[in-house]
Amino acid sequence: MTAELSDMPEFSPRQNAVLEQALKLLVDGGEKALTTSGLARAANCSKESLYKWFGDRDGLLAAMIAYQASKVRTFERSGGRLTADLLREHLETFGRDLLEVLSGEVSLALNRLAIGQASREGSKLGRLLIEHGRRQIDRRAIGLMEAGRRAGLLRFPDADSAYHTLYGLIVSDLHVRMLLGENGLKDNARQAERAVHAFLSLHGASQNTEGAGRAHSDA
Amino acid sequence: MTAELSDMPEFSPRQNAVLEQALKLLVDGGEKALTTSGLARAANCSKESLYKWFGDRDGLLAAMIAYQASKVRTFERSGGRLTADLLREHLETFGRDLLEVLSGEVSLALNRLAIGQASREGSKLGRLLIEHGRRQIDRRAIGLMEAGRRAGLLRFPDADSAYHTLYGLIVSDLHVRMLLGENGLKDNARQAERAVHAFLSLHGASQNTEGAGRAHSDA
DNA sequence: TCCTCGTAGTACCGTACGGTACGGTTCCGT
DNA sequence: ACGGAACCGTACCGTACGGTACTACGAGGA
Repeated sequence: MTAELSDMPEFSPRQNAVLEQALKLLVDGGEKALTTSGLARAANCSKESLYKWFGDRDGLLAAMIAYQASKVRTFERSGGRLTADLLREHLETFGRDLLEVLSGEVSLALNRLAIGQASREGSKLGRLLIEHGRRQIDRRAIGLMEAGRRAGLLRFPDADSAYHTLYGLIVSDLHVRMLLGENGLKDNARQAERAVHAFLSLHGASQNTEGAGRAHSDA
Repeated sequence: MTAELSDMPEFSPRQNAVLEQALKLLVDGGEKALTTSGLARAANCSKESLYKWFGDRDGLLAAMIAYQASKVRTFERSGGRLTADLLREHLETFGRDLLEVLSGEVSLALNRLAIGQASREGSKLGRLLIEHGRRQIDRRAIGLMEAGRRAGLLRFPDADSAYHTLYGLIVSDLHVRMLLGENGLKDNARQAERAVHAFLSLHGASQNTEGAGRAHSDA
């Protein structure tokens, strides 16, 4: 685990403060507002220091992604025994957290930034964002999947595929819509409940809770 | 129906050719490659004509979206009687078409463009893209939903919600990943089959095909 | 005290873009 | 044949950005 963390270069406190300002500028005004001059002015540093620390503008953007990823820490599943209700609760918590993260302003701004850069061939920002930003939450979900299967609560042939099913049920096209500027949901928890209900109808081991065709009966 | 089409300004053949070139430039080199000078050079027109026709650069981008939307035409469901197999086939065809559209280069480029502009407050591109690009395919899917319900083949309390469920099952996080630069699926048809299978397990009226908890058994 | 290192602040350069202006040309109606 | 509208090609302007160079200044060490 420490080996994984060592491959991302850590920055000095001063540099972290500068990166924090950079994220703030990006969130407030979009990519166009994030200029080297503007960042130097806002962070009370010199452009020369920026180029010394981060190489060039792309290096700065990559550093911002790495820095933001280093801030997001997700909790591992507690090691206790897993019941059906506990699994459902963990899944719903995961769904709420996922929606919360995806609708966060910093996340949206960084995704917009990476997507805007994605057309360029040599851009590694998209890859970086997927690797750093998603790996944590993906591992947490897949861990949950396999724990559920080991406990006899879930049935699926492929944990990865099952996770993508859960992801789609939770997020649907919401992420893209928010990236395009639409507002998020009013109630993330409700969406998470619906998604987990459907997911358990598909992959839950016990169908005795409700009929499979009666999903969303509470709507 | 004609009233809906009349609100989008149609362009002359010459202007359509220019917009086609603009899309080509955008797909090839991203937003940065789409400059007024470059477009004028590539399309053998003058910058003055561009500004006369489209007002300013944002008008050009909006015109590109409208033009592309005018090219995409989706088929309505044929009026014949709906059986379970026919519904499944229509749903799978919809899924394949949806994946095909979303993974298209022009679609990805326009989405990247609109997302890049989405941070600016006054940008209507995201709204435009959702309205023009999605309305057609959304209507087709929701029509399919309600036809299925009328035929007693589907059960759901809310067609819109059911459609979003189907959408999530089909697309999952694929759209965002492709926007970030990842490659699409190898087999869209297989993904559509899986998604429709799961969707019918959730909302299909006849659960006798297979047990609800045994989805994806063929994987 | 003096030297060195790191950094802030600023001035500067080359480039590229959006947008405008203008001369020359083609095409159409009369 | 004439006149005007539309349009192409190009030159031009103001601006703003990425990146570099240079000076000033404060901290720490010999």
